[in-house]
Amino acid sequence: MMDARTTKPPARRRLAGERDPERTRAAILEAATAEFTSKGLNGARVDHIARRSGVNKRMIYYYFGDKDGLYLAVLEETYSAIRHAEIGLHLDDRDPVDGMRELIRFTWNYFIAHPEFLSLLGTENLHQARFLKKSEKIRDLHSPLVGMISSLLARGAKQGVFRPDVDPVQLYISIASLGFFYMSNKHTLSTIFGRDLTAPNALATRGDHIVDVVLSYLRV
Amino acid sequence: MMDARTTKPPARRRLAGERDPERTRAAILEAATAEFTSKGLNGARVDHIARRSGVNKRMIYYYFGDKDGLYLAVLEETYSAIRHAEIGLHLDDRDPVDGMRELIRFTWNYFIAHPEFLSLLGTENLHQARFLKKSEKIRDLHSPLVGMISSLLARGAKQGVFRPDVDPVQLYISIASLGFFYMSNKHTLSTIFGRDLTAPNALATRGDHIVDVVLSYLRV
Amino acid sequence: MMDARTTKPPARRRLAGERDPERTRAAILEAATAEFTSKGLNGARVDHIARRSGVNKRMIYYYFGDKDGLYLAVLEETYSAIRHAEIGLHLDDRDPVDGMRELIRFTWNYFIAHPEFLSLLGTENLHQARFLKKSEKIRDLHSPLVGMISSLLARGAKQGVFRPDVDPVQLYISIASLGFFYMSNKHTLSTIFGRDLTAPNALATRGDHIVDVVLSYLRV
Amino acid sequence: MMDARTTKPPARRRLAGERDPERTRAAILEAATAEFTSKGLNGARVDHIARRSGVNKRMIYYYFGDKDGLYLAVLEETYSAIRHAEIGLHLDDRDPVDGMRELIRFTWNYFIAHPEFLSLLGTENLHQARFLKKSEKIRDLHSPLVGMISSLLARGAKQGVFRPDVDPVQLYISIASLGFFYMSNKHTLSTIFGRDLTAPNALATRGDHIVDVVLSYLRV
DNA sequence: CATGAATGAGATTTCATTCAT
DNA sequence: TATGAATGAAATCTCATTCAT
Repeated sequence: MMDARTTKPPARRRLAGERDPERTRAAILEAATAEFTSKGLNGARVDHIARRSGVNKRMIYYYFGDKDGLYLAVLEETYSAIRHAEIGLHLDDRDPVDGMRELIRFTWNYFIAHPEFLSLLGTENLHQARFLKKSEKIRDLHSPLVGMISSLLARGAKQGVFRPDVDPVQLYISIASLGFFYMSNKHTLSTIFGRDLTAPNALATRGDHIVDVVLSYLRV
Repeated sequence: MMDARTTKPPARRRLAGERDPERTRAAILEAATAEFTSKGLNGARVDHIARRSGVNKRMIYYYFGDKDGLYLAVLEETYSAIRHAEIGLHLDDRDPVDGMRELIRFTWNYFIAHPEFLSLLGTENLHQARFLKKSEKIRDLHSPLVGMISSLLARGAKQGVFRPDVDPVQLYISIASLGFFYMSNKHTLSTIFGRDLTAPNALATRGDHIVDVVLSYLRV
Repeated sequence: MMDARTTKPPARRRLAGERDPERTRAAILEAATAEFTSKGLNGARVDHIARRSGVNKRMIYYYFGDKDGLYLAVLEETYSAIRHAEIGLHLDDRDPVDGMRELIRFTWNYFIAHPEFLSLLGTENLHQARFLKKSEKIRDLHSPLVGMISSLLARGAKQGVFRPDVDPVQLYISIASLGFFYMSNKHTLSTIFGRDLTAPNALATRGDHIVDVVLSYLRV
Repeated sequence: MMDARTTKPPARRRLAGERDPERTRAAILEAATAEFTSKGLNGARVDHIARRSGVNKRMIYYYFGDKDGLYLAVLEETYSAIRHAEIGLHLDDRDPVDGMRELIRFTWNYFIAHPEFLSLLGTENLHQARFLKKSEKIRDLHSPLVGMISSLLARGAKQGVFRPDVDPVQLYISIASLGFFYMSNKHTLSTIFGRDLTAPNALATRGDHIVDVVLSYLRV
């Protein structure tokens, strides 16, 4: 006779506090990501994170040591997420121009969908990349985009559609720049220009513009 | 009868604490700018600012009301400074391409020379432009660059050297983007790429690249 | 039929966690003794003791009730150990002077070999002997040294080698004092005198001195 | 005309909180000495110290940095006090035996009157003299007693009343030992011997005994 | 205007102990 | 017996702000 206890229950939903360490850890991390994103490192409150995650505050220290440790874990997870998403891009068999367009759009869309990445990057730079430097985990996560860009540039140059001698790192930075600044500074820019830069069609327009700028630069 | 107090003494150097209101105020603002730049709003310490400025802490409250008031004053002064610098640019009688090049280089050089502007912009966006929105003073300070860009674009289009139908706001944002992201994220970028992006020739290379990107986009 | 469980397996080495109550208890006590010795009652951490002993924290509560109960057990074991060692001394048929010398050296050597006893004594006095007073077990463990001293004093006085009318309790306290203070305060004394008082020959010199002081006092 | 405000008011009693920094500092130090004496470093509570001293808790951090800093200040003051008391002893023109008796009684009486010194010494040794080693102030405060003992020993030896070749440091330690152990361990000793060792005549008896032991050792 | 001590609210962190399995 | 996650109370420390002079 089958006993229900012998097989693991199929992903039953549990509440935090119900002795599911993975879930507890994940709940903390999720709440912490939101808190650090919206308040920065110094503005974030451990108490808020505990409340938001529905977890006993003590658990934060149990799993992450201290506030800095929690911030580092958030940073690592956030970096890890973008790196994994980047790895999903396969541009090897694409036409260089199409591939580059795809890469630019991917970056832009990622920034739109992941404000936490932008905010944490800002926070990290305010702190002079103190945590990034400390994290072996992140330093090992090199972005594959630079390699993809190099490859596209080489193929495009060979086909005569891209100018030769483009520095892939400069280009990578420029592609990121054009989206980052817009999204990261959306509040000040929207205020100063008196219009909502995050309206759907404003985002679409900006995306087209970025592609246009980058491809104009690359084209021979 | 002449009273010594009625005429201002001729620029004698005074120490803080010597009852020179203007000097005290300026000392506070200078120290506060440095503190908010390096620590953000939440990380900044009123005590540090007092110590750094050599001024009694109470004076900060006397002159600026509270910490937020001080931050707002710093923000206003910083915005005011860049707007004044921008006004110094005279491109009306310049060749459109040269004028554009000048404008791009001005922006890039300003970012290099004024990290406090970049940092405060980041801080302000973290706080959803709360202070910027509150400040009539800043909202009145529209950047003249958008107007200059419009004018250059119009003249360039007329001369057939620039493509028509370029949105000056998009372009303004892009010009700023390409410098802002690089300087603002110099710590994380330098860490990840394993090289010092702020070395003099790295900065020069980046400046050339930015000019190249923008002018490539504009050229017909 | 023989059941494996009825006879104890012949001293096979087990790991903690393998359901050997005696071993678990002993491991906890050993780790706790080290912890209380080096940190005192308030400085000791239940978590450290669990980790040091390789035993689950819950077991500490299972076996000893609470932290205080564990401390009491450590205190009792430590007192028990010195009492048992003292009982091993047989001075009845010794020449009084030799016997006294033996007793003094025994005490001194015990203090050298058992810093946990000295430290716990200090801790216990900081707490006004609260635990000692609570422990019937310890109060029943009278030191046999006082009796031995009495006997030696009586025989020595009779033989005319010791002064009469020496209070054995005062003498016992003095013998302990001369060693206790030196070993117990070795860190401050070594620091202040700028030399290592626990070097082997320093210890030997101190031992000779203590014997000399006590016997000088006793001799007629 | 004399204005009352021009002359400093003659030592009017003020309550803590009345803006008398010296008094505030002293009140904290006094309460902290009592707290650390009765509870040790780890058992002491900053909150208790604040309450006992009638001072806002924040002031403790204002004046002493942190709990460790406060403990260090207490330790320094306590050491400073005994050193100053020792300096008050003038034995140069005394008969060696009388001088030695005086020195022994001084030490004994100091220990009776200053339980805080004994307790802090115990606490400090539990912490391996960590704070003592850190304090330049204390390390510079060498006890003058060793010098006084040397001098008395030399004169006594010359006069033929003391044995020659006595190590003044060993003797100093022994004099301290005989009183320290008794007072420091009064709770355990009283419990074990079932009598109050701190009754006035018990103290007097112990004092006589200590003098007897030390002088017996010294006499030729 | 200027000073430095004082304050209270709240932040992070610690710790003995208990719970669910 | 044994485990490791969870808890709540309380500890240390921080910080913007105000008070008395």
